Amino acid sequence: MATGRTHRPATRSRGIPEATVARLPLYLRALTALSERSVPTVSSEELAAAAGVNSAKLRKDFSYLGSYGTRGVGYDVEYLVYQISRELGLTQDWPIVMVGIGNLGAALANYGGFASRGFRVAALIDADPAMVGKPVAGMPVQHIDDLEKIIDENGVSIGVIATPAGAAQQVCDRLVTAGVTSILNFAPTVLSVPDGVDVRKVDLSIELQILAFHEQRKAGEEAGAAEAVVPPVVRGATAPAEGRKGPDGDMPAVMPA
Amino acid sequence: MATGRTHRPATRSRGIPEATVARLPLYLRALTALSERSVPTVSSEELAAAAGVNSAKLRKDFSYLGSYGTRGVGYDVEYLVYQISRELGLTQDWPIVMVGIGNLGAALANYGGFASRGFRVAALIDADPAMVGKPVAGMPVQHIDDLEKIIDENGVSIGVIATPAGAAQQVCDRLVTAGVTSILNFAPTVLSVPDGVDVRKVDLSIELQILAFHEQRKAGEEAGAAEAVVPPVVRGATAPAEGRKGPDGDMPAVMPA
DNA sequence: ATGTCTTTGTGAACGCGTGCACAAAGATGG
DNA sequence: CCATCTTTGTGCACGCGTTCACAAAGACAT
Repeated sequence: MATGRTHRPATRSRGIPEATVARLPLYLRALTALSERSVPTVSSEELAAAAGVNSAKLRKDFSYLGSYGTRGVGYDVEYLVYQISRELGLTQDWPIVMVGIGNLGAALANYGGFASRGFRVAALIDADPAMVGKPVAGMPVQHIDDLEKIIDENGVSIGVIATPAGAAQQVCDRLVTAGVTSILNFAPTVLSVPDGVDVRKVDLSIELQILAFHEQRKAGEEAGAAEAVVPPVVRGATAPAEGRKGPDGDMPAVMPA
Repeated sequence: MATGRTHRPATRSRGIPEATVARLPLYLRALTALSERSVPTVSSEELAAAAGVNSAKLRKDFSYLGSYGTRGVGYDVEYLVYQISRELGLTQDWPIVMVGIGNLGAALANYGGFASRGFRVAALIDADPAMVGKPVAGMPVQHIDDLEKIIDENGVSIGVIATPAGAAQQVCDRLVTAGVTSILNFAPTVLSVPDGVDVRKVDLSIELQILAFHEQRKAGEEAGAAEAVVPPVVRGATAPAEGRKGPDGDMPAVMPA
């Protein structure tokens, strides 16, 4: 998962577990594909396979929504698409603003993924005067000075931050003050927000680092606990006594830079 | 979190819980910032605040790595940076390939986030002949026909997929066959891979849908279980019998489009 | 040395999420 | 109408992750 939650910790939202909510979009995508192929019904087994999850988990997830589905038959595809869409709030459309139209922001704006289902880009916003007015994804970039007005006039409650890390918290504060209560953050920073505001983050480098960890582990166990791979730079400071009890071997007491 | 894991389920990797691994990059980032400000030591309380987590959790996370830290004082910033880097495998550098240099792929390639810490973009690859040879992020795009050769010659074990959904599984298969064992997937599809291959996914629209869910819930509870907010389209279809027991109200039986 | 004060490291309890396994429900055929 | 077969919905148990709360460890002053 390339995402991290920053949320009020234990709030089981109206009986639907957070883990289930996170999977609903997955089911919805699989169901939409089936719907386009005019498949009328689908079993939990088939749908689970398409969504890449366990069928028992899928059935339990659906049980939180209600008792849709017919024993001996399966689930009605169209009906389920609607139920999940409604549960996720996709039957209304959500105007969003995107702040920070650099490389990433522009790419996101051009990405069709939003508009398709329930989301509408109300405005693209940047702080650079040179960007203002330039069309991106068929829409002129607006200046951040107008942020509050734009949010207010369009009734925006969801904001996407794609600014550099340094500007993110400041932008976040302005969004929240202007009334935004959900934020998707692409900047590599921890945002702090008041209670009642949801933040989800997408962090490329974190994802890669997690992969690197597993990659290293795979390489390591295949080669036994091989020789010392990296003691390049020497550490001048006080040797950290002897008390270290790191799990693997013992620490090299050095920093590679 | 804008990420979802697709992983062998219960493999506690060498004693370090998966949840902890996912937080290490966060700690590392906070520590690096402290290091740049030449802060020598930091307490679990301070660091936890900077990383946006609970201090007890942070201490427990670090306890899996070993007993770094001095009671009454805190943690040595430089030392901890090194230990975490080593644990994550960032003391070596990882060549990666990125497949699919469209809007998103190009933006990712330009994003400095990789190179900075342990990752090196070995090649940008696309299937479109018109793209081949064009420089993106100071590097010529190569054709996908050379995928296997590139992976082999550079010893690549991590791949990033930024292709359209339709091409993703196919690209994934080729990557895996060529020897890649970790994949970061930006395409909105579920990838299936053999055991031993790690996949992490970053999915924009899923993140937005999760936000929409919470947004809807907030709006709903603030207005009591108010009047029907959105019955714009009329549903003509067959009322689905009576047996439905959805939690809220009762089902509308149809899809708004 | 001894005492005080700070902060770590962790035992223990709790809650959430997952998966098994099965009873109940309904379809289908005779 | 009954038997059989399929598939849902869920009770239950288990394991992971989080959090509390505190003892132990060390720094620091006297």
